[in-house]
Amino acid sequence: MTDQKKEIAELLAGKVEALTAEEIEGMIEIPPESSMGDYAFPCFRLAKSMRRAPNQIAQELAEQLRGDGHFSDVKNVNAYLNFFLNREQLTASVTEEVLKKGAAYGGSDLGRGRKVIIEFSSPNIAKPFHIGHIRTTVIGNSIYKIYDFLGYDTVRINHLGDYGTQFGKMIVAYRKWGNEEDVRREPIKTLLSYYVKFHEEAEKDPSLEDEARATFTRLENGEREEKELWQWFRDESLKEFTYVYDLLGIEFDSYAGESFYSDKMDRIVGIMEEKGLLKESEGARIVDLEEYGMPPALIRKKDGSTLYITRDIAAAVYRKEHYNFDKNIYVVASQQNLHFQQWFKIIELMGYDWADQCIHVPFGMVSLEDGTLSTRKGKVVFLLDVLNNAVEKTRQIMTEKNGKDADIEEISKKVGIGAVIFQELSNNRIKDYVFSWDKVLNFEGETGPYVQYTHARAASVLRNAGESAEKVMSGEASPDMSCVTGDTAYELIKLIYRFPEVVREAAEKYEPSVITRHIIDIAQYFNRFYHDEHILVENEAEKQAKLAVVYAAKQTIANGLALLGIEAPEKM
RNA sequence: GGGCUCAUAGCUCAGCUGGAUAGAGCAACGGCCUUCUAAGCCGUGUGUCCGGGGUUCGAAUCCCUGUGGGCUCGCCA
Repeated sequence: MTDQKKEIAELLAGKVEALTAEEIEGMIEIPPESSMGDYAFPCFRLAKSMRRAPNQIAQELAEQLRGDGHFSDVKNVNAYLNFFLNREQLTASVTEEVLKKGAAYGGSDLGRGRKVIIEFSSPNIAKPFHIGHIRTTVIGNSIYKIYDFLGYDTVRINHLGDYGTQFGKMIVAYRKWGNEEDVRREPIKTLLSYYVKFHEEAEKDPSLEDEARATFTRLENGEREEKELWQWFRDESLKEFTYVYDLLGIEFDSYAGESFYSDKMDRIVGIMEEKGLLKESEGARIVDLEEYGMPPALIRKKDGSTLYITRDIAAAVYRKEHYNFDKNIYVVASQQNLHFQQWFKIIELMGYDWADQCIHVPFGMVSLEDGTLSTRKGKVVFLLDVLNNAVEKTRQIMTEKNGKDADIEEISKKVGIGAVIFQELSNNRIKDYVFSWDKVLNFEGETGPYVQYTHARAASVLRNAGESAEKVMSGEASPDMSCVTGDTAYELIKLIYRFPEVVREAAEKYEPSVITRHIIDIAQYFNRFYHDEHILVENEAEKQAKLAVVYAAKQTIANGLALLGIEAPEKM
């Protein structure tokens, strides 16, 4: 499939001396109305070097390019040079390309031989998985899918929050008020209740905090009793997390969490000492970052134990040595912007030239209608409840519409969970939002179910077409694409054509919503096409040509959904 | 107070590496199921693009400044 933008740029570069083909390519845009053309080039910037009015330049270029056979037409509107592609050719090459590549359409080997680490999800052990965790989990998974699709060698890391003072608190609470049976029966809920109780009691008796810190230090020193308790909490929690990940269809390559680095910290602190980065302050060891406009970073507490930032630095060094990454991505809330800026700077100061390969991908906050989420206060919405409700709602809708269907369970799961994921990935990740049941359970308009429904609809047409569709999909028939003439079909084809570019943009920006938006557009144009034109017509040639378009749309939607981590059901 | 970040239609948001009349969805109202899935399609309208300067042939987009919200600023993660 030829790159139309590049082709236009190269042709223009031959006529225009002031700009290179690459510069021109960057300036090519899509006209606001498709009736104005498929691509446009504004000529304002040529006015100076060519010493003529931009309108005149556009007119001259249009005349020169019109006759050379590359385009069905080239026109100028004032200073804009508008290109009309050969519709039949583009339609044929797009449908052919999708047919040839199938589930791989939109992907590439752009990243071959390059390693990308994506750290995401990273829940805290012994705390429930709530809607506050969904963002990193789902955004991270999608970024993984996108990079994988572009041929990168990927490593998914779940940097479990399985260490730190909170475990000191948990252990103290368990010893004081805990009960083994309760924990076995309902691990996370029970452990959470201990955690909440700890904070209530600590308000009355602040010495509990010191006790918790001391207990964590014993854990960090490898004391047997503490370690056994910790291991038990961790195992039980992980079982519950795995259940949620299975529902979401998410896997990890590594669960090396914070505890994994507990024996790797001394070396890191040693390097910092050697480089003279550390200094004493109020009994703690810190890195002074004042000259970089940042507050100091605490590396070691006055009691000698380490902090979050120390572990992140140790983890990054380990990952560089162990994986030799080209990119090390962290999908972590924007609340932690400063934290990442600080430690990226510290590894640079430590002399690691790969500091700029570490990338923080931040996202905005989720809050509830009545304020912020708080695990300690028990103010949470559990992700599991959200998923279950969405699946249940789908089941209801399906029962109303289709009566009993053998696949109802499976499809409700795909659609309900897909709805939640899609919702999460439909806006720019940096935006804060307020969780709303109405919104996640809305299945109309720009939603996951809408896109999945469109996919199922296309699948249904292909099924109904029987042999004609099989011939098209197997490549046995090579449809005459001049039979597809409508404007809507052509708009749809152009969107499908642009899909690979959209995938690359999503990767560059670490922004899955770019894909979400694009497949909504594809679904909208498909539905218009479906409505405006009868597909399964008598005329076999026209039918096959239209089926090729249907197939291309269906496959592209499926590929887009897959990149979001959402399944595309054949029936709904 | 310092830093980061967000502000576009009644609501939720796209557009932001400058380009042609600023777009969707939801909500409201009206129309379309004897024909390929109505979770759909079509129509009706709303904008001081937060305010003020500046750069430019051209600014929602870039720069400066102000306002309002969110996050964050040493012993949590």
